[in-house]
Amino acid sequence: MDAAASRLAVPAIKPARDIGRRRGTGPARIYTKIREDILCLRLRPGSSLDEVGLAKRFGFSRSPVREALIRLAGDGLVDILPNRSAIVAPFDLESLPRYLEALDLMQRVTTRLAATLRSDEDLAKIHSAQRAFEVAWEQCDTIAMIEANRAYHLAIAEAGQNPYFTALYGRLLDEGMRMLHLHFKFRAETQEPTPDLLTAEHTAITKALETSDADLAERLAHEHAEGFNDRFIRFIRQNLAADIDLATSTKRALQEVSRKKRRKSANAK
Amino acid sequence: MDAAASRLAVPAIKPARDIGRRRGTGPARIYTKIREDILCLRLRPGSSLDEVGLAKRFGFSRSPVREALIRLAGDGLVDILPNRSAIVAPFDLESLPRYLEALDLMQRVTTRLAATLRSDEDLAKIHSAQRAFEVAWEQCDTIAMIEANRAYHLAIAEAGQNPYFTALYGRLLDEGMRMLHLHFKFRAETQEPTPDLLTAEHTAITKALETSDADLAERLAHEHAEGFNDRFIRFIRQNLAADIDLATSTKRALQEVSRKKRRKSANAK
DNA sequence: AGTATACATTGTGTCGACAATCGACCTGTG
DNA sequence: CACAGGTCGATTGTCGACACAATGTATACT
Repeated sequence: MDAAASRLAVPAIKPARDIGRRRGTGPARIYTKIREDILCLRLRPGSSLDEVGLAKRFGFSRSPVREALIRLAGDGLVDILPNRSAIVAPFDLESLPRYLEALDLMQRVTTRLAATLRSDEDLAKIHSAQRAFEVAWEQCDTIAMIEANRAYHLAIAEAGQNPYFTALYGRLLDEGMRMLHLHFKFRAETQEPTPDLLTAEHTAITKALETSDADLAERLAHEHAEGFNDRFIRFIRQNLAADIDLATSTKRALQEVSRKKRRKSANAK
Repeated sequence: MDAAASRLAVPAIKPARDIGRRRGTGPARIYTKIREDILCLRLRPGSSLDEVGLAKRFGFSRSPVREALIRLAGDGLVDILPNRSAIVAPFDLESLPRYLEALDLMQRVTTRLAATLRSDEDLAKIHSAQRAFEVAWEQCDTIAMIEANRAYHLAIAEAGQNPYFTALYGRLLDEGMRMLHLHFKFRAETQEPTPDLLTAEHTAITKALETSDADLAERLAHEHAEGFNDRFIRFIRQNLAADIDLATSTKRALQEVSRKKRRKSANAK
């Protein structure tokens, strides 16, 4: 069933085998495509990634597909089960608090660095990314919003100039894209309007970057992360009953979230 | 030669059918071995990693070797040049400040988390790792010291329970192992005694973890990182003129690859 | 009826071979 | 003598095929 669905989802792009394909581009294209499918939840967590099926679908042999899967496994987006099918990495709600913890810190540090190190060129990129987000928001195009959000924050991280932080932050943003897709999927069903809080927060962060106010930028980034945190936690709570898969390991995750909050506020004092 | 040796080394757990090599273990062993060689500088930064050569050396086909190389590239330890040899990732002195920045932050956060979350079991592991480091120091076994240092800090990070932080910190520690090997190689030549500062700092950190003093642990971790920072910067200063290879960037690495090739073909003739 | 064994199916792990590609070398020309 | 172009060799990128492991199924036995 999964295989059928994925085949339907992808409309058999190019039957062209002969020309137009340069030599090294196969694995990269396969990697990119599968990655997109995973991040947009077109490939659902836990679904199996059959090497021969993917090979047929992309018109390649198994070798390039295998390479792409190994790279995706390195990114944490795919779990390779020995002697069995690879699967899309499942959400682990147990580790959700750890995720939010990491996202918060990385967002703070990358934004802070960007505030002090950003060039005017960086600023231009950040601005255009922010505008793209606003356009997507006005058009209520949630998918574009999610991608624009990722691009916006990644542009900030790159302005921060630290490749180690940018790499981890990028991975976290990827993971966040999957969560947001999950989020908005349910939200679309309830016809709830999307709040414009995000746009306002983005504007504030951008302004702090413009004025090179590192402390302010970091604080805003922190609040932004906490906003994502709260929204997602509330979303999980609301859908606890609706989705059994989510409920299995959520209780403990929620407990730890609140425990962490207490710790934080204790530190603040 | 290597193949024969490995066959002899494996004491036939399953003498059932084939040689004592189980099915999925090839890439993992190759990956581990090459990784060790890179971290210990037995494979020098910039040196070329020939697939067929490695395949012969490990007694495998190119496929497992290729898989190992892709994984190593994902770890940032290998650069795969399209249509050309893969090379051991060169040191980029330009990004050294970024590295130290990242190491400092990750060391602080992992140690802080460990101070609050560590279990008694974690503490036992940390203790034994620290003892291993002290033994290595008493025996002046720098190689063991470097590995023990990595194990010690990684044990702390794992006690911190955040896999995202642990993953990045692990990568940074890997990179640090290469630097330390470089460091001690020169130090050994000058017969300089190794200071016992590191041992003292480790002791202090461990004590802070025992008493769950998060603030103290973080501060000590920060000072520890700064110590590494200062020592390495001083070392670089001293040896900037002595070793040109330190300045290698990818361009120079490529030159070295071709130089090696010439040597090879010369040897063949 | 329940359990254990044998079998078939599916998909991966590994291999050897072929072709494309890039750098190195050689040659001819200004 | 320097430089441009062509050729050669070496190494990777890709492929199809085969063997092995694991899962699911049918069958026989207690």
